[in-house]
Amino acid sequence: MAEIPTAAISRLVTYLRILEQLETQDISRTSSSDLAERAGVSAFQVRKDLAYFGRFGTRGMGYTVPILKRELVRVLGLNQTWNVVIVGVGRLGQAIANYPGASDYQFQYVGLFDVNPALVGQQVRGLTVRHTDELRDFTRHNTVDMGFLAVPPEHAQDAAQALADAGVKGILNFAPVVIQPRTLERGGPQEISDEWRGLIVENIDFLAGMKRLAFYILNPHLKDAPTPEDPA
Amino acid sequence: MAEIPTAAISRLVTYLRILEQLETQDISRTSSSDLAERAGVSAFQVRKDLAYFGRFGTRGMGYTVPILKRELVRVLGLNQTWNVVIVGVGRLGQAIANYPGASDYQFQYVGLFDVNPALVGQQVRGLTVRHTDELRDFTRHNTVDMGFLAVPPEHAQDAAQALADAGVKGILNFAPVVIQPRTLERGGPQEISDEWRGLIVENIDFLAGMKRLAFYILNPHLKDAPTPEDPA
DNA sequence: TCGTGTGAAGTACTTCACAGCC
DNA sequence: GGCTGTGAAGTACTTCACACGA
Repeated sequence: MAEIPTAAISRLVTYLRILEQLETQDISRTSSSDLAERAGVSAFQVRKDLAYFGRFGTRGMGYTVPILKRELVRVLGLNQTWNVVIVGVGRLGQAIANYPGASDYQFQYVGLFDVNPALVGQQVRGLTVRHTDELRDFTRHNTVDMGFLAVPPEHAQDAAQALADAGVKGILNFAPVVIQPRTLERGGPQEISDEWRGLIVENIDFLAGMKRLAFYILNPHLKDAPTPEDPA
Repeated sequence: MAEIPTAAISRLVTYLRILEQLETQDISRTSSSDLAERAGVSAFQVRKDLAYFGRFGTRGMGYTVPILKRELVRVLGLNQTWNVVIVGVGRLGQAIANYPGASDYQFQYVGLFDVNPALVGQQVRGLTVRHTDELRDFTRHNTVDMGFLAVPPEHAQDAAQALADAGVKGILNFAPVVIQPRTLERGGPQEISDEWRGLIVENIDFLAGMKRLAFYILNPHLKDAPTPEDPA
């Protein structure tokens, strides 16, 4: 189904980050093997990943940092504004809201929501925290592209439904829960509810990360090589 | 190289979480198709993932929740204590330290480290924050299995090196940086430095997650199906 | 009969080798 | 000469179909 591997997209994000770093160091040229080393993958992989989206280099020369950076920004859709709401403004939600780097690519936090009365009305990062019940109404008057979900696990599904109802196009879910699209079962096979159609969910689960880490510490041979070889 | 897919391990963690949830609901039996639906994967996948590690079910009956849970806990290495230090005790580090659920499986935070003088000496979650320079000495007197890295990106590589020098077996890296093992190049091909040999690095990168989300919102057809079908 | 466990088939991803162009 | 771009080969993962045991 996926003509471009999901893993390739993750790597593209890494290449972009490396290019930004090179730019701050006033390095204007790079190559697939240089990028490969910095990203911890093979040079073949770098060239193949880039080839999914175009031809950005010059044979015999390599890549020009600002050009490749510009192209990756375009490919990833980071040359446009993304309006974001955060649902759940506890410690994690606030850490996310204040984490530097989000605004580098026009990710703008436009609304913060929580059910905790102690938080509603407070100022966080220049925004007033609103009650989650106001989310739907808020999106009628404001453009919202994506929602970050940082509520406790037991409220994650309901909060995700609220975001879907509010019409966001994507959810970045930090809760250790599998978000389920609502299904309608009128007789026939299960059909996904309208508000979920085409909605993208991406998960960031650090509890899962620590459990994977535990597993791989005990079974290091099962971990794919950390830094694959470059070609001869 | 990997005889067990990395993705399978992530799914096992998800199955385990589902089993815990079933247990709290006093549901004592399940099946590959039930788990599949809750995890958002196919029932084939569930059976194959479990088969990598053993035969935990009963033909014609399915799985017994507490038994399968116990087996997954054992497989993932969660029936032992894991002593964790956190390097970087800013907003993100504190959110991690206080996130509920880590202690469910004997993950114990034994030390917190930062370079910020305003934080050193403070109490966070019952622990006194120490200066990162003390990390090496700390591990001489205390068992430390893994380190969580929540420092700003520009300090991530150095902090990772400090964790490696301190002898941790794994690093959970929250910084948007590719951690590089130190290499010695005495004449021959690059060789990985001793302290990095066998050290596992797992990344949790939420900035990357938001960029991937942006990409998939613009290119939804490239996202692998959210909830694959069950078998007939 | 039902649902697991598993070799075999199919698909997706990665690695390779080299043609092509600077 | 050097490094990119890319079809082809190889490998890894997923899906399938059915044998097996309760």
